[in-house]
Amino acid sequence: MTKTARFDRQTVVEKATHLYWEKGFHATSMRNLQDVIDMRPGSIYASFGSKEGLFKEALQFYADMSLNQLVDCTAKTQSPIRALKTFFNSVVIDSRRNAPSNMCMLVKTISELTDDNRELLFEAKRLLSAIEQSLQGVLDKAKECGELAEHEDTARLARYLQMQLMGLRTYSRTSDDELTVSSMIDDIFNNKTFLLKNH
Amino acid sequence: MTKTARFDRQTVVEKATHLYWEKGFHATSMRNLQDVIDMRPGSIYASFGSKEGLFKEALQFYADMSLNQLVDCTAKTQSPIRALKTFFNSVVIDSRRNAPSNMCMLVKTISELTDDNRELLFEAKRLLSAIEQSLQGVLDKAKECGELAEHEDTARLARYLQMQLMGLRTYSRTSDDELTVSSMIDDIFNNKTFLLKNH
DNA sequence: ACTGGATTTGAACGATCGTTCAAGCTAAAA
DNA sequence: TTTTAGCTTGAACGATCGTTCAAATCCAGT
Repeated sequence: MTKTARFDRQTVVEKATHLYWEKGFHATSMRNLQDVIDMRPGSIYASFGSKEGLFKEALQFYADMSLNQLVDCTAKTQSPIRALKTFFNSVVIDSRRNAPSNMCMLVKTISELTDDNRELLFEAKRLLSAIEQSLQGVLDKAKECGELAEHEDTARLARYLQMQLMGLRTYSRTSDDELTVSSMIDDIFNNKTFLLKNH
Repeated sequence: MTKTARFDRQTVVEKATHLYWEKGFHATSMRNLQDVIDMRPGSIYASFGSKEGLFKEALQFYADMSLNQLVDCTAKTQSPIRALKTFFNSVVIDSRRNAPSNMCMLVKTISELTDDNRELLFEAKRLLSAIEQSLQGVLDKAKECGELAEHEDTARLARYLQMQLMGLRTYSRTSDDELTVSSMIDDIFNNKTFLLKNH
C-alpha cells in the first residue's frame, strides 16, 4: 500500500449526519453532501459506495452519539432515574436550539423510508432497539439502587420511556412553547401523566 | 360556462392521499400520482396548481378522516373515556393492517418537511392542533359525565394524549408484535405507565 | 529524483424530476 | 347542427437526480 485517504472519515461522517438529520434521506442530494463534506463524487463513492452507504454510516454515528449522551447522564449522578430525566431534558429541550432537527434522526428515518430502502429502514429499527435496551439497562440499575420497586418490569418501562421520548420529540416539533414541553417531561417523571378515576 | 371537470375531485384526493401517506411528500413523484389518480399533468396542474397544492388538499382530507374517526368513536358509547380508548385502538392497531402506513400522515409530514415547504409544514401543524383540540373536547365531555375529576386540566391532558398517540404510532412502526403495542394502550388508559417510588 | 499504485477530480451519463403549453376533444348553448 | 368555452392530452422543457470513469494528482517506497 502506498497511500491512505486524505480526508478524516469521522469528520466527514459527522458533517453528513448533520445534513441528513436536518433534511432527511430523500431531500438530501448528493450535491448537497458534496458541498457540506467537501468531497467530490468519485471519492465519496470510493469510500462509502452510495448515497445509502453514507446514510447508513450517518445512522450509526447518530445512534452512537445518542448512546454516549445517555452514558454521560448516568455518569453525572448517582441516581439512575435522575439520569434518565436529565437525558430526556437534554435530548428534547437542548436539541431545540442546537441540533439540526429537534426530532430523532432514527424516528425521522423510519417515518420517511419504505421498503424501497429496506436495509436503511431495518438499520434504523435496529438502532432504536439498541437505545431501548440501554434505557432498560439504566432502569435495571435503578432497581439495584432501590429507586425502582423489585416487581417492576424494566423491559416494559423501557418500552414506555422509548415511546414517550418519541412522542415528546415529535410534539416538541409542533410547539413553539418550550416551557410546555419542559413541563411534560416533569409530569412524566412525576407520574402525573393521565389520572383517570376509572377506566 | 359550458363545461365542468370530468373527474371526481373527492375520489382523486382520496387516492392521492393514499399515495402521499404511504411514500411521503418527496418520495412521491408526479408520475406516481398521475398513474394512481389517472389524470394527465395538464389536468392536475389546472385543478390543484402544483404538487404542493395537491398535497395540501391531501393533508386536509386526512385530517378530516381522523376527526371523523374520533366522532364515530364518541357516538358509539356513552363514555367519553371509553371512546378515547377505542379511538386509540382504532388508530394505532387497525391501521397496522389497512392503512398505507401505521404512522400518522401529519406526523410523517412535520417529520419530513423543512422550511423549504413552509406552507405545508405550517398546515400540518395547524391540523395536528385541531385534532388536539378535538381530544380536549372529548375530555371536557368526560368531565361533564363525571368520568374525570373536576380539577383536571383538560388542555394539559389532551396535550398528553396527543403526545402519547404520536409516540404509540411511531413505536408501532418499529415493533412487529401487535400485542405489545395493544398492551401499551391498555396501560395508558389504566394509568400504569411509569410507576416511580420517588422522583 | 523516480516510480507505482492509490486517491481525487470533475466532466459527463442516462434517468427522472416538477412543470408547461399548444393542440385536441367534449359537451353545453345557440 | 354549429359554435364555443374550457377541460384534457401528452410531448417536451430545463433542471437536477444518483452515479460512473478516465485522467490528473498525490505520496510512500526505492
